[in-house]
Amino acid sequence: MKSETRKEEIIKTAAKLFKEKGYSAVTMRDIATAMGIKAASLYNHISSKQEILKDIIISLAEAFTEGMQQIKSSHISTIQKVQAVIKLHVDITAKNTYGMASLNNDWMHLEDERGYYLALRNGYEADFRSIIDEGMRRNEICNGNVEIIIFSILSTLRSLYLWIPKKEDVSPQELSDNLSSILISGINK
Amino acid sequence: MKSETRKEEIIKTAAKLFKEKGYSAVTMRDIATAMGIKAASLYNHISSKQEILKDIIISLAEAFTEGMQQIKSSHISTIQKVQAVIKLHVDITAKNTYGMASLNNDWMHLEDERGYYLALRNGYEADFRSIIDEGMRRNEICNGNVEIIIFSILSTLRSLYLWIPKKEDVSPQELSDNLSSILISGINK
DNA sequence: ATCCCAAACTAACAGTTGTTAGTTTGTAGT
DNA sequence: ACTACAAACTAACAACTGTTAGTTTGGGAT
Repeated sequence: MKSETRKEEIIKTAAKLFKEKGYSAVTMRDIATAMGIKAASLYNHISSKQEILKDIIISLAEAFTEGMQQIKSSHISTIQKVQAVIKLHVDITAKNTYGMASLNNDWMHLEDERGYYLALRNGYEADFRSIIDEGMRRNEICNGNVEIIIFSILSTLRSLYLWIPKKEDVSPQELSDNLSSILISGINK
Repeated sequence: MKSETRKEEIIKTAAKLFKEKGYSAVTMRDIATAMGIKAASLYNHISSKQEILKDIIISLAEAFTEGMQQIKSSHISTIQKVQAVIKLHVDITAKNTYGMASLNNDWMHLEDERGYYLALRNGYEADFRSIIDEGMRRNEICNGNVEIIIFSILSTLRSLYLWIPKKEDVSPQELSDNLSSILISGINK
């Protein structure tokens, strides 16, 4: 294959801008200027603005789905599975905080792949739910409102892309451990 | 005063569209069409697209700031203060899920008032932090990582605008109680 | 030296954007 | 019947949008 480097640079630059202003507010001229070239030159490497968004979002969504499959099929306790999900989010997000902004905020601007993205997302949430469900059945975790538990944990994990860049001194491992502690045990004495 | 009704209708309609696609992707023609009129007619009631965004965001940000002042000055335990903050978010969000989307996702598109918004937001976060700090000093809550605790709770509360519309059968009181339980005690057995 | 080709460029397009100016409409109060 | 006015309209604008076509550039392999 040829050098994909330039295309990856464009996607990386675009992701950075998408995080700051959102997909719709970023123009091809914005992306080009940030790279020190003209907008038309971008089309030597990518086919459309839409393709940039697709590349950012779908690769991340698939990474989450793969990670979840791994966790689902492993024979560990519910608490350990929840910890693994937390670590999955921390690790993926730490590697690509810019892209995670698009995944969270710009997926609705996907054209051809919106359905595919939503299928991945729904599958992921269903898998996470079945982990929590099973934990309650086996009496491994408290018997609270499943929907609210899932919402609470996933909300925190989905916001990591905003928090991690502000605290670069915290290692992923340390962050995962701290998060697990708070999400699992709360802030009670 | 004259009938502000029409202006409020525009803002409400706009907020709904802003939630679906974001401020930048919504055009004045989109808003007008949703109201069954032409784009130019909107300007009989509002002065600019920017003013719509400002009206949505600033009123909400000020409501949060006022609520926090109330909580700060009340003489209750740390746990009760955290519960009050949770209730504040649930109540404001339940009344205006559309506007909360703009508050969370479109504040960076504020022009003149971005600084004012950020000041309100930073003040709010500082106040919440001082509640948690004091709770730890007084040994009312666990001695974990303050930053991560704040991040975790606020992430969940800021995502409420996505969750509440999907579960309209849950009353604000019930939601507040359930959330308090999970955020304070975790999911442990 | 010549060729090749990735990667930049200029120029232009058709459509969309927020917004303004000026005009018409319908209704409520006199 | 007349007036006043809120609130809609049509028409147009200048700027900006994503994208295409065709051209130039400069360095590596032959």
